[in-house]
Amino acid sequence: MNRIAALPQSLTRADEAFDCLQTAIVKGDLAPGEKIGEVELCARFNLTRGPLREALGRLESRGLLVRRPHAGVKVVSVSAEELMELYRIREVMEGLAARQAAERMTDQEIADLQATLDAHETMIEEAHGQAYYQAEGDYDFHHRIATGSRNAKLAQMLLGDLYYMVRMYRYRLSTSSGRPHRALGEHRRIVEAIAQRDGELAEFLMKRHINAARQNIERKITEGEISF
Amino acid sequence: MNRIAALPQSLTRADEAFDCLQTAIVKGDLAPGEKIGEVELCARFNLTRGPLREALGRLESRGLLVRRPHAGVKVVSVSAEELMELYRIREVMEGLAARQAAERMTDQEIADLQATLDAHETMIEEAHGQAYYQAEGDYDFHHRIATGSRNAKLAQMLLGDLYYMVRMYRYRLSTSSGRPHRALGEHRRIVEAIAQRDGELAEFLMKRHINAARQNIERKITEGEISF
DNA sequence: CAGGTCATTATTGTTGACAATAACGGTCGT
DNA sequence: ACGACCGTTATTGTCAACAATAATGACCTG
Repeated sequence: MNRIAALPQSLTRADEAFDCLQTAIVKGDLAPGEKIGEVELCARFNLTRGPLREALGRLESRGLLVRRPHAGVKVVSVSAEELMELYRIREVMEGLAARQAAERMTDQEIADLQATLDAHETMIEEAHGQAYYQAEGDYDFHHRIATGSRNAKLAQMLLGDLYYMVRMYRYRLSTSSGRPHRALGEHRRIVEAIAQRDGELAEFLMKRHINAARQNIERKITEGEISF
Repeated sequence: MNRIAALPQSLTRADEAFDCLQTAIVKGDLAPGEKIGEVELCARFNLTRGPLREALGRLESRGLLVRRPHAGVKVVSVSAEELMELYRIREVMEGLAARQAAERMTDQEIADLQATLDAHETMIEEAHGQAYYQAEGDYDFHHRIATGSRNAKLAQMLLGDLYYMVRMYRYRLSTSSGRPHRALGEHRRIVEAIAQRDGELAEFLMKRHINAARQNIERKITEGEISF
């Protein structure tokens, strides 16, 4: 009986390398613009150049790395304007995700989503200004909406492409003081719309939510609270 | 004087392999679902397994290939429903592209765009039912809008991810008899809105245009004109 | 002294061979 | 005869050495 047993543990080295590199880039261990050599990376992650190169190719294809032939690779550095553009893309794509989620999520999934919001609320109260939990909670929320859309490609593009680039800046972009509570309220209203199976409303609210987040960051940039 | 001279010709073998594989998949030379061995691919494109594997990784990361460890790679096969989902993503993303294009394209670019529409019109008249030119012209049109949005990531996602998957089916999806003319008319109205710098209208028209294309395909599928 | 040219050198790109894993076919047992 | 188990085999994953290219520094020249 060869049960589907499946996939969990058949990690190839290239996959490991890909994950390691990706998290390293997102967490900022590899600074944007930093020129990094292949051999140095090999030593750092204890693997050979073969799998590493494969992972590098994947990262480049996803836009987290830029690679000029014979000149090495460097972590992509996205300007403030480009970050704003990312949020504009998120706005329309997550709006679509919210609409489809309202139409397709199971009742159980919606209940779970509401439960996570409760958890986020307690996390925010306990955190008291520490924005870290809010960032994680926010990620969790949007992650569930994306998968709940039942649109495989949409989820892949959001989770696999956009979020990683946004998260690169989440780690140094502490959300402003009052924003976590406001964001949580916006999340609740979106889930409410989903629970009522009101796709149009869910889309509208999600777009406004992300637009608000974008404007929040834009304001901080113009106020010089953030360095690019 | 080392002019920026630049990029055109520094193609690495992995890049070649990537392009070859991609076009082969899009043109249907590699049938969806077909299980293909690495060595066979090497012989087919005259290269070694190193660069090939690198290209394979990139293709997998873009969703054109699926690869199970130690089990080989196979071309992704997208169902009718998934194709519809792709069009829903296109709808919102290209809507955004059209809006930003209306705000950001130069007058010269708009003039060029109008000129290409004229060229498409003559092509359609000359083609007389041959849908091939329409498909190419349509691709050209959407390509220009995407780049005209001045949103690098948006253009990358549209041109690098979505279009290739859609084009996989363009080659066997001949557009219906009257559709080319209708599509051209829709294109003209979109460009008109862009020329008037009316972003909202351009977005609305583009979304409606893609929605119409989606419904057109959906109808053909339900009518059984198409095999999946 | 400044600018350019050339050789050096380090890094990347590529290749072929080696090892590990999973699929496949045959055999055995029930 | 059907099902499960096991050995074989082919394919994939990995590795280390080779070759080619571009960046770096010194040297020469105007």
